Amino acid sequence: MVTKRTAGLPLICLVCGDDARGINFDVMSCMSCKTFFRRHAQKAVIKLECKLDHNCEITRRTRSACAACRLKKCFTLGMNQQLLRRWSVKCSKSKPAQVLKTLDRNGNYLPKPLPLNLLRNDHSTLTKEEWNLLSNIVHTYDKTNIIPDIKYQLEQQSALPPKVRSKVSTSVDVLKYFLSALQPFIEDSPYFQDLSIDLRQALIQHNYDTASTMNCVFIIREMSALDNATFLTSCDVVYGYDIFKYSTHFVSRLESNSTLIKILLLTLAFSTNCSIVNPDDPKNLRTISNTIAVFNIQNILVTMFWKYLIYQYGFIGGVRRFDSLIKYVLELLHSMNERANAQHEQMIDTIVEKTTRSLTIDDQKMY
Amino acid sequence: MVTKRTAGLPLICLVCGDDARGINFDVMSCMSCKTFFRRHAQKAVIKLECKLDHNCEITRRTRSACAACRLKKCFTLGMNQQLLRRWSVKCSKSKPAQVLKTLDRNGNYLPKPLPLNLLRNDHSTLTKEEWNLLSNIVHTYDKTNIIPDIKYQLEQQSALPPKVRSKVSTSVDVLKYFLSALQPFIEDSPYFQDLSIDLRQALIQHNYDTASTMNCVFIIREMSALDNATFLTSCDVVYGYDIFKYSTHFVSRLESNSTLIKILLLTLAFSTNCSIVNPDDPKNLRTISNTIAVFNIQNILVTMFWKYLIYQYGFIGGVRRFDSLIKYVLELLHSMNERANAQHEQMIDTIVEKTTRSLTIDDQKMY
DNA sequence: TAAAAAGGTCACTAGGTCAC
DNA sequence: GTGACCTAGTGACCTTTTTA
Ligand SMILES: [Zn+2]
Ligand SMILES: [Zn+2]
Ligand SMILES: [Zn+2]
Ligand SMILES: [Zn+2]
Repeated sequence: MVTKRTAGLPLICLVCGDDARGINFDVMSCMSCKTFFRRHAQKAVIKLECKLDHNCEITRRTRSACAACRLKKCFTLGMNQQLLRRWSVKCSKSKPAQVLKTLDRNGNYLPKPLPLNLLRNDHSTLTKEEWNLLSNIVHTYDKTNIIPDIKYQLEQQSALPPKVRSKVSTSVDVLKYFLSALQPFIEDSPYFQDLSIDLRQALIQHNYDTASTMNCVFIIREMSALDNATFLTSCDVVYGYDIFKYSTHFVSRLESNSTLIKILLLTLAFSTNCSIVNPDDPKNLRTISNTIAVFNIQNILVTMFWKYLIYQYGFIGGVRRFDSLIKYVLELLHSMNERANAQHEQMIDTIVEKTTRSLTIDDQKMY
Repeated sequence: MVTKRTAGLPLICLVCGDDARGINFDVMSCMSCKTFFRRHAQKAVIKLECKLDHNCEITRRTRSACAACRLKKCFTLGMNQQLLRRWSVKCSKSKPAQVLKTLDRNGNYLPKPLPLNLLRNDHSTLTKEEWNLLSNIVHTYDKTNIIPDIKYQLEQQSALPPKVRSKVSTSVDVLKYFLSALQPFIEDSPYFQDLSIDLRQALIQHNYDTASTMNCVFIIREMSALDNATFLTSCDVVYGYDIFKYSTHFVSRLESNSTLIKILLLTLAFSTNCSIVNPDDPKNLRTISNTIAVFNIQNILVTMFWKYLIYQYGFIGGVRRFDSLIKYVLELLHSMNERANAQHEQMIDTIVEKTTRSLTIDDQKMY
């Protein structure tokens, strides 16, 4: 017997607090928020600009006042765009005009936390600080999100005649671009800058491979990269002919709630033991493990993660999701280990080294 | 089958009598009154000052003569500011400059009734006296309204460093201020001063808790107090951690028409049986019940209340509103009883005692 | 095949505009 | 500042598709 998805969930819209009749686009929500999401999810945030500070409260009364913040809350709570029937259509024909970057690169929100008043009409156990943290993580990810860039570049390349293509950008460059995507997210994330330079470097060296690989799976899903010939070719060149099978396997099983993935990625980045692929320099491992600061951050992240899961899916549902997420990461780690690949390691090493160096430079600038 | 909001309502603007095309801001109104309200509702009455006696008649012809009285009539008829999309915006950033008090404290209207010529272009069954009564009640409430004061004070406190805050004003003080808000309204209200000193004291003792609690819910909604950290902290301290959930529940379900609430509050204050929370002194109960004066006042208020409801919402709509209002009060009473709280009782007792004493003193002064 | 969750429709109404 | 007119967003209700 399979429990219903709605079992144990209160019939209250997580977005605005109005009465809900069921789950829409993966989130318990009312009819109006359902319709709202359907209408605006595709239009890209570019059209919707908040006239205030991007933290309007969303309640039954105020929900129609700021479409930008409402849509943002929908996404943050895990509403899943891919459940729109039009999604597959529009996605394969992505238009450069759909670029979200213009908004996102107005980096004027960060580094200060962006609360996005999630606390209202609240029946969860998340504290205000935890909501802020969640909102901040999601915002940092989106701000540093390179999908629009990648899409644009891939399309530019596809437009070129095949022979010229490979010259413009090698396969390695394409993949390196994917693999570097996580770096600015980690660097701009809450807590990361508070750590000592040594710790930051150690965390990057220790966790970047795993976290970044997972991030690649996420990016591939979000932009339907497996539909793109240029991308597939690059993968074939670097990872071998059967990479498509593996990729499809992991992409299709990836957690659907993007917010959960973003939190998980950061949690992996602050982890002490998420890598079995690269034998680490034992010195670094010790550095991390012995540091109470990292331990505290892990605690904060995981606590928030759990509360969010239970808020969103109820206890049983939350436990299930957590369980399958952990299994997923372990399977990914296993697969990375099995398919260990020199070119991949090389790319990761380059990125890690570059990041480490830039951290050092940043650190020196401060004095 | 749900009846339309407009069903059974004549297409006549309740404000000026012009042709109406539908409901705007919760009130059947014409285009011009709709636009007028949108333009002026936010500007606060402070800017609009009547050059006459604050009782200009508002008709199709005269509506543009006195903006102050027109706006006042809009509000009195139940036009709902919260339906302005900008409302949530301005509300979250309340400015002390927005104080309405300056006008309201020009106590030169009262104690005489302020008619605000509501009788014109009238298709209702309310008599002239009933319109006067309604207008007078609303005016008395607004005159004694402490929201601007509270807002200002809470903002002052939030600006202070946390440690100083608690010294300036304890949680109990904040809440006591909320709970005392109703007292001047009742005392200045029509009919109250006409009663004997014993009756007045008995009514306060008997009904203050219920009426004042409901008034608090109203105030909380009107000033979005649940967004205010200082206020929330005070509530937590006195009422326990889960008060937020309860408050949200009651605030979100509260009748949206402020005028109805004001009438209801006064009706509760003149009630003989609105309390199940505090076991009352049987002597007082007897005093009230046996007095024909209170019974008459109840009758007058309830009759006016009903006629207003039917005028505003039609028969079916009026019955529904009345029904849900009664259910609301009963649920509030039930909840107050369930969550009986020593500190709350203490505060109410203090206020009631103080009021009773001041009534005695006022009474003695008169001789 | 029934429930769940997607899309579609249309009356309603808030906001903007421009002549006055 | 006012008000006739227009536009576009909203959400209650309905239909179609998917899923178990
Ligand atoms: Zn909603
Ligand atoms: Zn906003
Ligand atoms: Zn009118
Ligand atoms: Zn006037």
